[in-house]
Amino acid sequence: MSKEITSREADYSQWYNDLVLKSGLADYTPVRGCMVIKPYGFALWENMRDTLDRMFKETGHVNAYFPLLIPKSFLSKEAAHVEGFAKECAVVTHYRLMNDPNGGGVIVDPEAKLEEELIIRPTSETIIWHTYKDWIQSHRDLPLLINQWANVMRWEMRTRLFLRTSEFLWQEGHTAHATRQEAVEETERMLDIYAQFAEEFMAVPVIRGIKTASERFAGAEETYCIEAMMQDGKALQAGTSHFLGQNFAKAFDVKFANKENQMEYVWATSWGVSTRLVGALVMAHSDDEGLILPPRIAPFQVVIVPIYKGEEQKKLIDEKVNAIMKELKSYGIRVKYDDKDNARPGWKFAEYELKGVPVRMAIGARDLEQNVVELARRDTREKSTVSLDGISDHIRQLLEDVQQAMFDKAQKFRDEHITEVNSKEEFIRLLDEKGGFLSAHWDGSTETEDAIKEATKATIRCIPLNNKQEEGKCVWTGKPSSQRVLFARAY
RNA sequence: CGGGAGGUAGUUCAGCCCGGUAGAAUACCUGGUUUGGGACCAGGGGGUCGCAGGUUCGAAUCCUGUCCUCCCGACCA
Repeated sequence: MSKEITSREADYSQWYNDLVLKSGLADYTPVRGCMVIKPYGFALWENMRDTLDRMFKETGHVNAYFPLLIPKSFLSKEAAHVEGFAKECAVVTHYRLMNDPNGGGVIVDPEAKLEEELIIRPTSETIIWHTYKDWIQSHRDLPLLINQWANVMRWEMRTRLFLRTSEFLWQEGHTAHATRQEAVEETERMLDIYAQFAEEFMAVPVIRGIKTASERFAGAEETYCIEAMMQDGKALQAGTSHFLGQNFAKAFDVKFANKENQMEYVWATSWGVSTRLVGALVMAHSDDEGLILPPRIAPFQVVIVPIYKGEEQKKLIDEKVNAIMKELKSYGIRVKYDDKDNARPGWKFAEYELKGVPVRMAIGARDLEQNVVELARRDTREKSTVSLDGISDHIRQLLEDVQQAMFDKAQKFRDEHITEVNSKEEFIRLLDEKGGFLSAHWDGSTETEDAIKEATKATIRCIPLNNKQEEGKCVWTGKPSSQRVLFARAY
């Protein structure tokens, strides 16, 4: 069949590409690094987006929208920020096309050159802080808790569907606070929300931590992150939350009058997750048969496949299925009845396994006689025959079991792939043999971090929050260290 | 952005070396038989061979350029 998927063992990268393309999540386009997110992939993203959006609103945030295009001059206002993004910005230089006088289609009209070039946003700190200057005068205007759902563009050299695309969808929260402490609290609060979302909805366990200076967001004082572990033992940053200090307030001159009527610069945070989460989800759970989606964000939680001979049987099954569907929907369960006649049951089974639907229900004439259905769960591929009495409660419980089992399995894998190492030799050996996170002492210097990266391609993923303090010696240089940090090769 | 590989029907691919009427499987359409793990029979439609130049009487095939994809590297979240 054309829907063969490369096995993980044969070629992990190709397995991932096959999965994304053949399960209908996304497709390539004529533009390098840009993808079409297909309806099934978008439905998945919508469920993630809607859940996060609700969590943001529950914590007092509101949505707004800032423009796609940013005046070039804005980018140069915060030194570290420019440095971080300058190399990957797309620039708008003209505003008009014209017919080529020499024939051959349209060309850029040389007369239509912009006086000030515009940047397609790689992130929106600059345009937002420019705007905040006008919105903030007094401590009474704070905190300002705004989020936006948007697309951004970063001119990536090497792209991969969902994991690293030039254009991607994300949310970026940008908040302003009266005190350092409040801003730090906000940064940590949003990191917790990301972690909670990843674990409770995506069933992906994550480690909360702080980035080292070299991995920090350009313009941040501190970058917090959640790090996840993929099935090939590579780490993936799933979300970041930045404490921006007063860097942007100073760059864009955003001050407020405090209660003593003294002018102070405001304190800032920004935080984001992107469509990269879809890639994380795929790589964390799926198998060689296809996607495995966690029930809480799967576009369909249950698919029902009828098995019948002749119209009479079909009619009886339809009646029963309609009653089941009505009840399932009243429980808030997303259910699809696939009764199209151009594919046989076996084909449908394979198709919905490829698409990762958590629970499949097969129902035939034989089942009707016995008042049962066959349920198959995608994560373990176990089948069971279940009475139709109380079927909705049974399915509701099954979906919760699947959600929990997926998390437990991923967590077990992750925990088994955190290894304490104490010597350079062990570090190098385990990185190749086992992969995963290596928990090792580090002397705290960027030079050592760079040297390790140069030699092994592993980077410091994070310094875990609430990290145990213990005396030790740097795994690379032998210099004194007060705590272990997590190293890994990463996406 | 450097090195390598690839792009031919919706999809997977053959044809290219050695230029001469564009093929297979599968998918799709019609009709029929089927339906508990990717059904079968009969008939049918579908491709400016990624794009642009060049060589030639003639280019999917040879040459040049360019775009997209994959792998490796550099860069990057």
